[in-house]
Amino acid sequence: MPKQAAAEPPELAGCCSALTAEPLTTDEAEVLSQRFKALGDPVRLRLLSLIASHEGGEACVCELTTGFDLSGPTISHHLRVLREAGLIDGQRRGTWIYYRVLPEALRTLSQALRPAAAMI
Amino acid sequence: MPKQAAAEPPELAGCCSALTAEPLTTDEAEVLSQRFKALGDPVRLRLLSLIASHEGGEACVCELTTGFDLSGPTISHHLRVLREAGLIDGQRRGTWIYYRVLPEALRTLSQALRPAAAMI
DNA sequence: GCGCTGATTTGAAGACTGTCAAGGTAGAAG
DNA sequence: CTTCTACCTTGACAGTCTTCAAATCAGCGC
Repeated sequence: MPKQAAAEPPELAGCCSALTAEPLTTDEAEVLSQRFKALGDPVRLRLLSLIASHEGGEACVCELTTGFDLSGPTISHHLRVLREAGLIDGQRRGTWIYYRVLPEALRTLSQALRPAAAMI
Repeated sequence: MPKQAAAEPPELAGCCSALTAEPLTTDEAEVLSQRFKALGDPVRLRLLSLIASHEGGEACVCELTTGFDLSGPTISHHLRVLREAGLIDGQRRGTWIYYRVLPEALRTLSQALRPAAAMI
């Protein structure tokens, strides 16, 4: 795993309630918006999608850099943002570092956006 | 409805597939990331939550500005970002402007983040 | 018409973000 | 130990975003 000083995945505040059911608290909004912000870049979304849909649920960085017209450091930067948002996790195996998505985090976001039953 | 030049809600590219099932195309990532970026700010998330959870499914701007330590123009700016992302819609009734969420847009995002069945 | 209230637009300042080149680390192989 | 590959970090720059004050627009009532 990369060295990387701080960057614990943030707590899942109020994990299961929908955004649409009742107003978010300031703290909940802070945590959720940090994750949505991480998804708010097309490169990061594609990276996440590539990792999630890759065979075995994980992908090596070398498999991610191809397919982007971006430098290695830039891909590395985006992976770090996804990691610090608690959306993915990296593991070193030999020379390569493999990333996988943390499904629980995706589920939390998906749930938060689920429209309230009364609204449909 | 506010004047506002361009800003049609963007097309729902590939509306129902999950991010985790197969890699996003560049275009899909562009559309989705624009919406996630709009959610990537705690103020906007709270605004969306306030509107969605408000009685009747809609809220007047005057009801939104209270509860934030922000100027009117700033709230207006965030509402515009949400509107241009296709997440909310505004309607003028007399002196007041009422905003409501577009549930379809939320559903699209929620679906995109739904973890693949095989992953759980 | 004039003024008042609610909401947006404009313009500007400061903070933040995406990107790359250059340099640094970690493990494997000679 | 030296070198090579894979990946990360640092430093810097251009572009974008958040915020506010000031000005503007839209409707209502006098």
